[in-house]
Amino acid sequence: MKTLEGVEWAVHACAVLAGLAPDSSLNAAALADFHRLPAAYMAKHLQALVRGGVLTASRGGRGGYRLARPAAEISLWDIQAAIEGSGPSFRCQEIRRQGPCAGYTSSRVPCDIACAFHEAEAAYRAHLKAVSIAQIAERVGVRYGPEGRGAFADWALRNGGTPIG
Amino acid sequence: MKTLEGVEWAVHACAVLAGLAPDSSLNAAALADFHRLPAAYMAKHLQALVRGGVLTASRGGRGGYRLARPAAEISLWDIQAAIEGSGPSFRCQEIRRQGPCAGYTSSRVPCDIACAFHEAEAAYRAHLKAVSIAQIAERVGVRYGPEGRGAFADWALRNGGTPIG
DNA sequence: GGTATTCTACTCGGATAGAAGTTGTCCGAGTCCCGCCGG
DNA sequence: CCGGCGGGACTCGGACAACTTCTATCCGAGTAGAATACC
Repeated sequence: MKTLEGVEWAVHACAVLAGLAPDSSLNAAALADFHRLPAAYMAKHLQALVRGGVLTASRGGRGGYRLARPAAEISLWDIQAAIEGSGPSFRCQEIRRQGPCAGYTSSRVPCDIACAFHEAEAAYRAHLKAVSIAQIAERVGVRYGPEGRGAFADWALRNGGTPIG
Repeated sequence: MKTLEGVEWAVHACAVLAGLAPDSSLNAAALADFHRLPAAYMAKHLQALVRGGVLTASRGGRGGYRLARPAAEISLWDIQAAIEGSGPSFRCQEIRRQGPCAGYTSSRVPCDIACAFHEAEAAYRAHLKAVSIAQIAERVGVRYGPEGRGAFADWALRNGGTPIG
């Protein structure tokens, strides 16, 4: 039960992309450099986001990544699911069907323990689905303040992206 | 974001112990055999439960494990925390404080992304805390039916435990 | 017969290998842009 | 002057190691209980 470090990187990267104009894009090297992260590994996570339908990639000169949908329609769960997979965290091994009482457990009725954990996971996912990357980008931008926002805009322009506002 | 397999084993073991009288105990070998699990590895998880305050162990002849508290006061979260640790799943690396906009992020204000994930985790924990091992044992016992419950009682007696009822 | 003692068998506990997954890195496949050439 | 073409540089994409963590196992430390010897 440990959230992969790559999820954090991916959310930060998406938050940066949410601060750019819809037709603007940034490459993996720029997204990694913004937080001083290893470019090659960041690229790996960005590929996973493309596979998960969160980002779209364009190759060639002045290519890069951009959000596949409006930032308001991308939730934190979408990002985590793209990196870690959307399957359940608790995978029932059905060990109840082994041992002296195995014959008395109906295979049609789901395991009570697995059900309890799956409900808890559903609550977890519901919370993440309620938070969009647009909200995150908004809050981070507010925290930056006017000067920080200007610095972000400068950096984006230097790296081929067109910031919003 | 993957729940360790040991958590499932530990919950099943606690459910078995919840079906025994308060002054009764079972050793690691018996608890492992009930679900046909490797005894040595099951013992390791039981030790973790002792360290987490969920079980108490007694050594020597006719020793074994028993619940440290009434089953109604032991939640699924207590068990998971004993096995996987009670720390947060999402560990913020504070990468926001690196890069060109690092100076504009106040170190006193917590990271918005980490906050969102921590809230989701709190919802997850809340659901697990609401389910006690007594409820789980009750449901499993109901699923067994009268005959299965009798088989369980026989098995427990053969292994030195005194079943409830 | 009662009691202290020793002995044995049984239990947990931590230290020790093996496997899996995550983290980190590299080079090749594909694409767009710019300059060049010809009409 | 305009359109087609080729070269080059840049980008993503998947294949390849190193490390941490989980899974699995073993043997030693410690204890309760029974059998025994003694009073």
